Amino acid sequence: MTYKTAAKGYSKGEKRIKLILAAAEQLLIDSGYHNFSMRKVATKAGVSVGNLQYYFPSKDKLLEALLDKVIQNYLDAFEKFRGQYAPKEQFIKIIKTVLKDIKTKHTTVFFPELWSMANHDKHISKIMDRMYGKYRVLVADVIREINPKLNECQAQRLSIFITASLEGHTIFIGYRKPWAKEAENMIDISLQSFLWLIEHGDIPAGECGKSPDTNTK
Amino acid sequence: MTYKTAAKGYSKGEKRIKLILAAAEQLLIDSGYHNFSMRKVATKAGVSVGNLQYYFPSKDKLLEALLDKVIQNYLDAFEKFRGQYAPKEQFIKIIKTVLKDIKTKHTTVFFPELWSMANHDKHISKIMDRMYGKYRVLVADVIREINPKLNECQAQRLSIFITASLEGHTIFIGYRKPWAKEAENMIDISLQSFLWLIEHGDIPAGECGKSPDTNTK
Amino acid sequence: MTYKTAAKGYSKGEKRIKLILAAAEQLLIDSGYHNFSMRKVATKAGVSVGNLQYYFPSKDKLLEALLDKVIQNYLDAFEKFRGQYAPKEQFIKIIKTVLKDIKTKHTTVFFPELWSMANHDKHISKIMDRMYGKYRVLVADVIREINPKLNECQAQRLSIFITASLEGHTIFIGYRKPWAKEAENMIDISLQSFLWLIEHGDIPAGECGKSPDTNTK
Amino acid sequence: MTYKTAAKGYSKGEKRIKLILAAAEQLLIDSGYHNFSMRKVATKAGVSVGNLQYYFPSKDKLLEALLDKVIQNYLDAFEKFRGQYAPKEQFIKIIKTVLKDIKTKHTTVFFPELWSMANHDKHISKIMDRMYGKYRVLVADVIREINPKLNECQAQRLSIFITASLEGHTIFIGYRKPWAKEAENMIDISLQSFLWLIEHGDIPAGECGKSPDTNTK
DNA sequence: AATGAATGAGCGTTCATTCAT
DNA sequence: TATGAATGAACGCTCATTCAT
Repeated sequence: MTYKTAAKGYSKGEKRIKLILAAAEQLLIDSGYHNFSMRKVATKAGVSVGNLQYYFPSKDKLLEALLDKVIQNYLDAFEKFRGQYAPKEQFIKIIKTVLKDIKTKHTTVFFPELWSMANHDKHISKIMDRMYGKYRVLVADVIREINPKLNECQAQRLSIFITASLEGHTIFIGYRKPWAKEAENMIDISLQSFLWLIEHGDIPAGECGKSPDTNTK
Repeated sequence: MTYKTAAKGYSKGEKRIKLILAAAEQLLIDSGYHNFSMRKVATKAGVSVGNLQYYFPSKDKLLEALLDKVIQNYLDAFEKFRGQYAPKEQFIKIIKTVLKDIKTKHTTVFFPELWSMANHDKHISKIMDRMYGKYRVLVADVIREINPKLNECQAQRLSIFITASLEGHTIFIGYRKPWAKEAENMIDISLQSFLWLIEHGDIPAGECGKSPDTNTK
Repeated sequence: MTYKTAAKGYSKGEKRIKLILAAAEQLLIDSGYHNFSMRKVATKAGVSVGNLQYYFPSKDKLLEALLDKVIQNYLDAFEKFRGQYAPKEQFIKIIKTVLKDIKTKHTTVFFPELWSMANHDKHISKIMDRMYGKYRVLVADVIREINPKLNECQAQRLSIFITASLEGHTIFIGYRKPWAKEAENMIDISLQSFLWLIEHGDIPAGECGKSPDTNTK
Repeated sequence: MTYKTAAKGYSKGEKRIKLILAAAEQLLIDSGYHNFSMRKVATKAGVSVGNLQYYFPSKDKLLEALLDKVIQNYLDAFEKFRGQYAPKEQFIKIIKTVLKDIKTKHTTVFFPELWSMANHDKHISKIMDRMYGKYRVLVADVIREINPKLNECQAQRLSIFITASLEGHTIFIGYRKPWAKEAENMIDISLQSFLWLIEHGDIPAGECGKSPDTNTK
């Protein structure tokens, strides 16, 4: 636990924490990390700076809690896909959901902030990678269900390619991005591409393994 | 020209401009826009703050000049691909080059900064879109040379998908990213995917057109 | 209330506000608005710049609070003249008091600062005009008591002439001004002039009305 | 000679000096001394800062030259009144001219700047007093021509009162001031007041003499 | 648990001035 | 003469953080 938590039940403290995190999230999305300050969060939350710092003793701690919360939301969304439908339908549903989510202001703005912060902060880099790890495993699982001939490493490689491709669309078809109108067509093309790869692609099968952690703060 | 240029006979000024831009670039890459300040640029360049502001009268102007310069380098690199080889080979060369470039520290860090800044600054958004526009047209041209049956809109759609997919890899196989070792495999998978789409994909053919400019500062 | 006020139970804050305003007033009188800076006020008050800006979040707000305070002092002084003596004696007392006040360093320096600031700042212009308005009405009231045959507009006109004449002496008989020694004689001449005008002058009687507000920032 | 002068005839240098002084005057009137900077003068004059500083090596020198020039214009205007008409008409003409001049933007703004600067700068105080000295002597001369029974000191005292009264009107009936519409009535009242004082006033006749110079920088 | 108060550092920017060319 | 180049100080302001209450 890296930041203050209140006793169980919806105590006053927990409400404040939620209030603060909501304000912080709004500010981050609206103005970017570059304009993210304790004062602005406090003002937006209608709380004094002193009180904000009682719950989140430093800016880093607040940011960390915020990212944890936001990322957890995405992870929860991933979980909902598990085992609901036939593998192929499930896969299609994931792709469609992700590409549609990308179009929301929240996602369009949040992820580039996350990516840039991760490049300069080891801790953020770690929680980001953890999130993408779970996401990737989910996709890899579905892939192997669609085509059980693929070994684990092949599925993982496909999963990396697929998730990377999807993330990349953020900057082209996201909220107020120049090709936002092409989102449906991108779903179409993506699905063709990904399903063909899964079913007929010649995926490298050699051993796989994550790189050692080499990031520095 | 949006920033001071040296008068002729005063080559000292031109040198300083280069010196400053190099320091600024270094700082942006090393520390992110969040830590990008006039003072730090001046210190890194070994120049007084006053002198820095003599050449770049505002932080915005400096940033603009820096992005112009960096982006121009990428545009110049794109140009070198034009018409050098047979279409398919050219395409392969582009994909390989881009995915290898992504692995450099410079590219891995610069683009996420650009993406996040573009979400909060209309002007940056514009120069970014202009850059990607030229990139996309280049790729679309090669695509139509590979498969002349595709109409302009189909080529454009494929180009959007391909460039988006490539950009997305930045955060997974880039410099010190967890899957950096998988870069070669991603080249392999990407090429299979993209070439199959170009040659056998069922690409939506309806009319296309860029979204109106809806970004706000 | 345009600037921070101390919450109850925190009288420390009120003391600081007074301390700061006193330092600010001193600085304005000693050095002029031209040399009036937040840093200098903070230093003079023995307070950190950050703390000064905690109470007065901008230079404008500080200046406004300062002018409000100083002007209020003059307004309070005006009020003390009301109805204390017979009209003519009251008038004589006002003229004498004003012309003597003009000789203090504070008044000699403050008003020219105010006049010049008012020419470049609409807000200052407004609070200055409001002050002179009350002053003028006070004088006009006494004038009509001395000579009830004068209508309201005639009294107002006399009041404008008289108050203007008095203010003008600031630059000639004020603190360290070349004719400071002539102050008593100026009181003598002023009284003769003003009383003759009130009692025997042929004052234009046509309708009167303040000009519309045409000042611009 | 306190600032660079060029060889006689309208050499390039003299033109530049005039150009610079005109720009400086405009800036002072439009923005006040508070916003008066070498850079802004240079920009307004279309001249480099370096060149501006060649002609006026410091801000003080420029300001001094500017005040000298502007004040000289007023002195020249005073001279034109001398001996043109019968004494009383001459006096009336002076009052009318001064009160009308007060209504121009230039005069309304310039003099309060001058008064406030004079309070903080001994040198400015001196040149201002010199100007008012000549003005006062002119008025005193006319007064004695109207009523030769007055001795020199009485005329001087009247002159102080009259000139002070006129100057005071700047802040009430000047350019964009609230009582600008009452200017004609103020001329009427002033003339009655002043002429009655000259012809029938009981003016203190004791010895007179300017105060010693006590101003400090 | 919550706020007011206070600090000190850093920010982008403007400026008067100096100097080489 | 005239400009470009460069400095260092000061400006108003925002900020993360600390502390007393």
